[in-house]
Formats: sequence, C-alpha cells, structure tokens
Amino acid sequence: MNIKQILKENSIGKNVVIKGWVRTRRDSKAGLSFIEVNDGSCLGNLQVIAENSLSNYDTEIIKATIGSSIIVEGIIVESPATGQKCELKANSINVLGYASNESYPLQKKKTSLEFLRSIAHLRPRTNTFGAMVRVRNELSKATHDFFQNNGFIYLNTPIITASDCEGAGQMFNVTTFDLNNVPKLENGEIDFEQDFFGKHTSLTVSGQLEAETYALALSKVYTFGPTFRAENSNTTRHLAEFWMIEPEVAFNDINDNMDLAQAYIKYIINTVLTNCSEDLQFFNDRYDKGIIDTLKHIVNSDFKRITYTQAIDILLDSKKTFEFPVAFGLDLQSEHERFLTEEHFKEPVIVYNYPKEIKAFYMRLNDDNKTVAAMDVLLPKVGELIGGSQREERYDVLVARMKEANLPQEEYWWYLDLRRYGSVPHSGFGLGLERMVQFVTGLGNIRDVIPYPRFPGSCEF
RNA sequence: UCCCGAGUAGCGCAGCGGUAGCGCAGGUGACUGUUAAUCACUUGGUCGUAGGUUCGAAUCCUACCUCGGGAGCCA
Repeated sequence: MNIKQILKENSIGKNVVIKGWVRTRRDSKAGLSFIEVNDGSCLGNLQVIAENSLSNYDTEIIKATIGSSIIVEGIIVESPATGQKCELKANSINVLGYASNESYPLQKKKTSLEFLRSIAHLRPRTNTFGAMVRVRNELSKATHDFFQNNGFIYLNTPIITASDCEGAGQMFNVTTFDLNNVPKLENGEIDFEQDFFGKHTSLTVSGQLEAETYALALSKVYTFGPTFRAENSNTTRHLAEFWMIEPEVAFNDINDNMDLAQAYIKYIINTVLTNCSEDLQFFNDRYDKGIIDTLKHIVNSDFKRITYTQAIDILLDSKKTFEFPVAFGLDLQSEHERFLTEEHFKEPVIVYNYPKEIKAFYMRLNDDNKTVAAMDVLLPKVGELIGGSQREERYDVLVARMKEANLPQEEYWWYLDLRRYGSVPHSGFGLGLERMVQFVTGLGNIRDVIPYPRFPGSCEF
C-alpha cells in the first residue's frame, strides 16, 4: 500500500508495509521515535512509531536520519496525539540506505528554489517538487484524456527535422560530423550531403506542419512531445527544451479554435482542482495565496476575447504610460499583454486577428487583407500560454505570403501539396506545458516546473 | 544578447574602510507521545575570481565568472 491510500482510506487496524524516505524524525527518551515517512504518492507523510523494543532500534533505526530509505511493516492505529488521524506502529523497520546528517543537503531548514536548482537530483524529495511533479503529471494525463475523449488521435511528429526555415526560432543542429573535421565544399560551405541524413537537420521547434498533414486525413490530431529552441533566452518563462501540446483540427475556423483552447484549458484545470487538491492547497499556502480561487474562477467563466485592434484601443484608452509604443501594426509587448490580462480584465484573455506583418506566413489572411486569423491566449503572470491560428488553406494566397516572407517554396513542397489536394480550412495551436504548470502552481520560474531544465549555459544532470 | 541587483560558514542573511557575526542545519548534552519539538553548550569562513586604490579592503575602483529579477525572442 502506498501512503496516499493509507491516509485516504480508513486503514485503522490494517497490517501494512510501506516503503519510502525519512522526511523528519523526533526521538523520545520515553523509548520511541517518531519517523515521518514519505513515498511520493502524496504530499502528506505517514508517522511511524518505532519503539526501542525493536531488535535493531539502537543499531539501525536510530541512525535512519532524514533522507534515509526504509521499509516499515506494522499496523495502522489511531493516533493518540493531535496532528494526525492515524499512524503506523512498526513491527519491523528495515533500513535500506542511510543519509548522513552532515552532508545530506535537505535538512529541517528553509531552502531556496535557487539552491534546489543546484541539487536538481535531490529536489524531488522536497514538498514543493513532489507536489509540482504530481500536478504536472495530472495536467499531462488530463491532456490525453481531454483529446482522447473528444475523438482526437495522438500523433508523434518527428523530433529531427529538415525544415529549418519555419521561423519559429533558432534551432539546434543535428549531425554526426566530427566537429573538428567538418566536410566542406570547394566554396567553403559545409557539405551536408555527407552528413547522416544527407542534408542539414535540426531538432524540431514545432510539430505543427507535420500535424497539419495528418489533420487533413484524420480530422483531429494532437501532438504532445519535446520541443527545442536554441534562442539565447534568459527569462523565467523560457526553456531550451520544453514540452508542447499541439492540437490540429480540420474544418475548424479561428472561432472553433478559440472554443477548443478554452474547453481544453478549463478541462485540465478542473481535473487538477479535483485530483490534486492537497498539492494545490500547498501551493496556495506557500506560493500564491489566491491561486485556487483564480483556478476556480477560470473553470466557471468564459475567457475574454478581443481582436488585436480592440486590444490596441484598450491600451490607448487606458491613459497608462508604457515603455514601448502602442499603435496598430506594432506587436504587443510583455507590458501590454500584462496590462490586458493582469490589470484590465484580470483573467485569461484571447487576442485574435493580428496584423499579418507580425505573424507567421501560414496564418490565414482575413478578408480585410490586413490581418490574419491568429490567436494568443494570455494568462496573468505567465503571459502567452497559447499561440495558434487558422491556417491558410488557399494555395495561391499561401504561395504569395511565402514569397513575401522570402521562404523557398521547394522546401515546403509537401506542405503546399496539402493545399493542392483536398484542402480544407483548419486550425490549431501550441500550448507550453511548463507555462501551464507555472500558472497552476504559482511557481514563478519555469526552471522549477520541469525535472531537469535546459537553458543557455546549463545542461547539468 | 541588453538593463538592473547579488555573490560573506552546509543553507538563509547582517556587516559596507581597521582585520568577521546572527538565525537555521550539523555535533554534544538535557528533556519530552513528539509534531519544521523545546532548552543549554558547540564545530565551522584564505568574505566569487584576478588585478588595483589605501598604512590598512568583506567593505572603494576595474575586469571576468556565477546566480537572481526585468527586457527582447516565443510556448
């Protein structure tokens, strides 16, 4: 039985075996020790009563300090003291691995998130990271549940890609070349024909283009996988390696797309509220006092939807002085997005129909010829959670936009084929899992919502 | 990459020109069905690195490194 089950069910009288790690202990001269054990199944610890009549009490149990791993067999009894309903009266305790008090870094004291980043292999043993990773797991599971229950097919798009002119960001090169001796052509350029794939390849920055091809056959697909950006970004909301969820739906227009994004976000938040209440309460107490209320509010309300043009008007009418200028045609800056979602609406906002000049070539041109059917879902504190659009399904318009963007049509021949054979309107978006975890937990730095963060200058562990 | 800020004992911090201190953790002891226990005592630091100013630098200056916050890029 794991500790979650023991604490949840009425287990009094049951004989159980638990396996876990000592979180804290208190020794009593009355002849017993209180050992709180955690096995990661839930936030709470189970208090184990170890009496000195146990044969290995003096030789082993007393040395099982914080961080030690133990197996306890015993009976669950009602606790005579306040603080816990039940406790485990041990019949036997087996110590598997000790953890020296003098060197084990997670003692009974405050530790900063910054310090924990330097011991990323041990931080899962803290309340914060146990709770974070359980919430992250629940968001992932709820993601699959949501799409599976709505008829979506889970699609694995390639990690290694040859389409390197997507414009979504700097890419990591993939090669088997000996970097000290890279084959060159006579003109000095690298001879990629000699490389593993016979061409220049990179790690994916998005599975969108490939997902589109399957959406135009299976109607509704979604991807959920790692994504890589080689941008030199040093912020609390960027990683070089992160996990992205990208649904793509045939016959959906931009409004359907916004409906889908809202339904999906509300579903996974509601699931976490239901299934991770203890962990969320912890984050509410320790990191963000209002987070549970905020999440409940989101589940029970519709997101505000405004066009880019309306957003500009709101910003201009606000009379607020911004560092960056506000005008039609200029992209919204962080401070503008923050104002909209944190100050003006105080809830999630979807901004759509952006000027075509500031958005990607594949976004569908609106009838005004000035804007494209793009949408961003903005969240308080984390900023852009989702970026998506209705895709340009008209061959001629798409080709024209590629020319404007100076993109080589040859390399997109298969993408253009979609528009030549049975093209239909379709839409999709990308959601950054880590930003969702950030929002739900209230953890301010994205490096604390993924087990092993990768960012410029850091690939430890 | 740019703009701020910070780097002092294992961790969190104070000291801001006269040669280093507090809390927590650790250790020892006392006490206790305890609950991040309590109480007493105690170990522990060439003050990020390299230069410079000064009679004297943790304290001032310069460079570099690392970390944090903000910005850009975006998920």
